[in-house]
Amino acid sequence: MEFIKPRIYSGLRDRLPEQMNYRGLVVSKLQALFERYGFEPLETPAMEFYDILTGKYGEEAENLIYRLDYKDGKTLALRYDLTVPLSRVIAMNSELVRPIFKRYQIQQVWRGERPQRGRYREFTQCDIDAIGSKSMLQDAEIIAAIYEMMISFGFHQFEILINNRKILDGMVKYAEVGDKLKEICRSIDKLEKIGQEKVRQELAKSDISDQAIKKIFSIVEIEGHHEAVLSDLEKAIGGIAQEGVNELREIRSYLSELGIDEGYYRFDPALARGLDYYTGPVFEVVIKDASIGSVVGGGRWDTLIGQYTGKHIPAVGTSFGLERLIDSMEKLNLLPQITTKTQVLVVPFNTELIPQSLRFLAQLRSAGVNSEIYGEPKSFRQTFGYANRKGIPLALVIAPDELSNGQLAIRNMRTREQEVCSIDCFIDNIQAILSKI
RNA sequence: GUGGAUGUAGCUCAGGGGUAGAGCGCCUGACUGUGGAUCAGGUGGUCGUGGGUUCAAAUCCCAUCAUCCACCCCA
Repeated sequence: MEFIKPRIYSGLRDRLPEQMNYRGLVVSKLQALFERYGFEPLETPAMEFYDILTGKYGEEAENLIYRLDYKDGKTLALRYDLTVPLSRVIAMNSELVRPIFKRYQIQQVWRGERPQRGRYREFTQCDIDAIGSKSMLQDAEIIAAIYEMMISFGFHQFEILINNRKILDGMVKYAEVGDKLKEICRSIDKLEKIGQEKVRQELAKSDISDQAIKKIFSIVEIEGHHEAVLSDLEKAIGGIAQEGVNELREIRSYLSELGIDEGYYRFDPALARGLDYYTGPVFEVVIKDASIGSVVGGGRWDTLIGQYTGKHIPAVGTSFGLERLIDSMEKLNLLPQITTKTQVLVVPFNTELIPQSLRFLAQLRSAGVNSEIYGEPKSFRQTFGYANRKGIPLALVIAPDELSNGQLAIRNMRTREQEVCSIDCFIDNIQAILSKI
């Protein structure tokens, strides 16, 4: 018999039970948070028509789209993100926007990149977006949700970086290199990573004059407290980027009303973001010491929906990278210990006592206590070892001596304390102990 | 897509042309009425896959796949 070697495409992975447990935990927490903010669920198909996705992300990103040519002559593609499919949904169902539509979506996306840790060819995005409002209130709410999510997962060493495409546009106009926006963004985005000298070299390589580089740096290197950054920006390029600065200022005031700790966000004029469809505020979360790239990214995308219908519908949203979130939590030891759902292990002292043990087991289960039986009693070492490894908190020992007195032994696996109680009330006893654990 | 490193037991890794190794885990016993310790014994591997060189390949060569790292980009 000829075997086919079991294998899996590079960058894809199976999600085994342990992993699924963590994912389930994180996803349900995210879902609850999204719903607390008024977002409603949506799913879209994994495949879209190829031309629905093209012309939205930018040339480089577009090269990473998995394209599928099917025999019926249709050209399809695996979705690259959840934002573009959403914009297609809105273009087809504009009645959803009355006057705003807030949706969340947790689904896989595919990108043909070379995989690394925290970078997969299939990964899960958890998106929230608010459609139909150009108010900065929506942007602030998105940032607030990001903040709350990071805190509630136990992250402390993180920063939400915020900038505005309108400020970048202004900067480019100011430096008088209007046609080089993308090259400039790509270089300055790396400022923190590779340092200013290398960024200078890169810019020079892109045929940007020394004078222009100087101007760019005078903007990009602005730093300090929130209001100081904004007023410095205003002084430098207020004339051409006033709107961008005003928007950030408005966001800041909303964030403070929403009670967001201002130590966790920062206005960073060097933040660029790669995707073409952003038009206004952009944001990104970087976890310090996790070295895993950005975990959350987003921004305002006011013109995307209009590309399908010509109807201008503004929108803003963000995307959480589920795998990166979990990888970072694992690295920083923030994942909760996932223990078994079993509450009681029924332990027959010997095989003769199995029938009787089964009756106790059935009683436990009908009382709503999650219970299992260790079926082949050999040694207590083995039996208790099993309970211990699995994290089962209680053992109900059915043994001859106690039984002859009409009693059962309940052992607390953590404290190693064991008590006997009468058969009539062992369920009450167990439930009492469980409620205290 | 470009460059580099790695692939040996369930896990972490050593070995470097001539019988496949350690630690941890797991199983068993000391301990037939009580688990995380200790001690003793045991289980476990086509050395990623395919081909080549050789009397002989886990070892050398080529290819391939996978993982990691940097670039690129991003979640």
